[in-house]
Amino acid sequence: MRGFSPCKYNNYIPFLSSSIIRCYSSVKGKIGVHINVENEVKCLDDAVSLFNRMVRMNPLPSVTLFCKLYKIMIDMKHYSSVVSLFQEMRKLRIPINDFMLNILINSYCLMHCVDCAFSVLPIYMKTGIPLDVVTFNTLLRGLFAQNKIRDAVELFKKVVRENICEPNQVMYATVMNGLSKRGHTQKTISLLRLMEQGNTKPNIYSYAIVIDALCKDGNLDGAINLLNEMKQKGIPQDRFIYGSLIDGLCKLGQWEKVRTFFSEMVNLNIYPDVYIFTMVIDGLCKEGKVEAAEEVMEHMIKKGVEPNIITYNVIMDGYCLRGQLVRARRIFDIMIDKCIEPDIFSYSILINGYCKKKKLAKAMQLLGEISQRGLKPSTVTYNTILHGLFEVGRIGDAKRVYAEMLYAGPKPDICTHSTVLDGYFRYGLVEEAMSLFNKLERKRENTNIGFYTVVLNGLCKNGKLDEAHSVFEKLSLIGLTPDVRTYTTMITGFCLQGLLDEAKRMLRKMEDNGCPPNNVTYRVIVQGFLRCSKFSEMETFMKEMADRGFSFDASTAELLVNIVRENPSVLDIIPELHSKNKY
DNA sequence: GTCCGTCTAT
Repeated sequence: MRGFSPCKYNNYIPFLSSSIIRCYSSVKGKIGVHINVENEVKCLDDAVSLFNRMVRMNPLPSVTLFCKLYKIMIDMKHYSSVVSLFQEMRKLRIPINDFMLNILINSYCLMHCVDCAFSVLPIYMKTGIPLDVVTFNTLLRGLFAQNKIRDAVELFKKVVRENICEPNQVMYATVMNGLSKRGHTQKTISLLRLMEQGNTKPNIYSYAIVIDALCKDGNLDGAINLLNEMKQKGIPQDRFIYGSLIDGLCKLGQWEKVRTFFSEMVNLNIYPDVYIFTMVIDGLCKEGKVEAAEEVMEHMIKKGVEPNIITYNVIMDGYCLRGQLVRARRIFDIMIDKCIEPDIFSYSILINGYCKKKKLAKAMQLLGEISQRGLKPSTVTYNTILHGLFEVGRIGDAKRVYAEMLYAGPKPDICTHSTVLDGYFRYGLVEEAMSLFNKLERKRENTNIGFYTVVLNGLCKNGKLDEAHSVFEKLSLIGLTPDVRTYTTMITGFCLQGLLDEAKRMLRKMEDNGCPPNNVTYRVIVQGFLRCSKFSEMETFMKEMADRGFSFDASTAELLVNIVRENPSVLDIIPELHSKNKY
């Protein structure tokens, strides 16, 4: 099952000839067995025992009934059990059909094993069952789920180009959704336009996907234009479309427009559901308007829409953001009173709240409670608590929690690694940091520029400028582009060592590389020149800074005032400061 | 009986 490279997926495609599709012979299940699968199967054990009963029946139940059983198992997320039962069926030589193979492929895809899914294709060939559009849609979704975007797009193009099957609206939607969820909004829009020209016209799903992508990008104008386009074409709207729009508007704080679309929706007899209310509540919470959010919650209850776990989590997070942990905790308890079991999000949100208030004892206590509730801490839970522990300097606890995570917890992600490295560096544990860093590099762990910026910052702050410099030089080799933070980190490092020429060179370099310095960069460089009493050069940067509309923060201003006290000659440049920077 | 779209945490 292993070792299917992208080109090997293509090895299966020659099988996909029309002859195979034509020589399909239908495998009809036998009629006469009445089993209400939905009522009988409540858990995995039920499913397996029903299966065992079914295979012993004479005559055998229909293939449809087996399919129903598998579908219910998939809904319960027992994907690997579907695979086992399927294999059992094959051993018993029980007939299968196209639906069942598609279900099998879907199980593998949902297990994030798209290679195994492709390895089902030979069964189609052997049995003469045709591959259909659903097969490809499922495979495409599986590829996207494992971030194999190029393979997915290649497969899609091949299917279309070689007329392997007629792409339907679901296929377009699958590809569009896969692309849009990974940031390719433009390509998603192109596909919508492509659909308009072809036989498969865009439907409500096509528009929903593009509108959502635009809303997530903050391009509400674009989204609203598409909404109008739908109206012109007579494609009806639904709560998904309005959900995306309202969420986008809430996130931009455009409350007037939220109201407009809310009434527009209701006028179309589309009634807001728990999703839409929760999005509004979340938007209000993120703006600090938790009281208003609670009012919306009361309103939805009056309208007969019950808040769900996410609604409560969002309000808890709202109180946490304002530092009102007692209130957040009260929501948590209310939720339990209402028999809504807290999930791992609830815990992560509360733990984050306590960490922000530096109440690590409370946070640690909650971490302990998670398993008592039969839940498992997520990567985010660990990242949050690790960050909190390092923040208050509880290094020993941080190390213990990290070890626990490595031993029994979820897989650390790039954020975990960055947090731990940053913590080690911050407390001078350079050797431990570097050994972890080297280990991660050896394992070719997923990294990004933020991760490397943490390492560069750590090295600079610990006086290892040479090492930082060589890591920095390496970035382009591993295909990472420094961002404004990366450059600023390096500039800070140079300034700390008094290497002002190097700092200047880096400032020019970032500009040349199309990454203009920001407020922070200028503050750092001006402070660097200030500390070395290089006032005339400092003036150059201050001018540049003011021209770009940046200003000082309090600490730079304070530093400047102290310097002026000692060197009255600096006063010559103060008018510049007064006119442009308010200090 | 199989495949597509809206909400929460670092």
